[in-house]
Amino acid sequence: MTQNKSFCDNVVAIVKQIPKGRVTSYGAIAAALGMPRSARMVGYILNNGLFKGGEFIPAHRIVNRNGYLTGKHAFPGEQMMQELLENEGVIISDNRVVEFKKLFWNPASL
DNA sequence: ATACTGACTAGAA
DNA sequence: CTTCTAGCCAGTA
Repeated sequence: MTQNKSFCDNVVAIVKQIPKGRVTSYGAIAAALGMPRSARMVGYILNNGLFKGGEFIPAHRIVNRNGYLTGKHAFPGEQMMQELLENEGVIISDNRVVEFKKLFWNPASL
């Protein structure tokens, strides 16, 4: 019971390991957990666990497969996600991560 | 208990 | 090239 027993905790654990200035996709995290088909759960559960555990999760580093900030609405301000990414050196253009393929971080690369 | 929703992805037309 | 459909699993009503 003291360990992770929910998919949520697993997702949070991976997200918290994302290096600064990097981004990843939902499917990549899901695949790292052994569920390459549950990409939807990653985003949905992150929204639910953004502040879960009393800690903030850098969910702004997670974007969809196209590099678009689909999850910006989960933040206090929809503009906040973009500012957070730009604050880490990630350039955003039209709600999309510039050079997303170059900044992509593979969670399974650990 | 079932039904519906959702920060997605990949494949098909 | 664009657009749509189906699959996926957990959480909430």
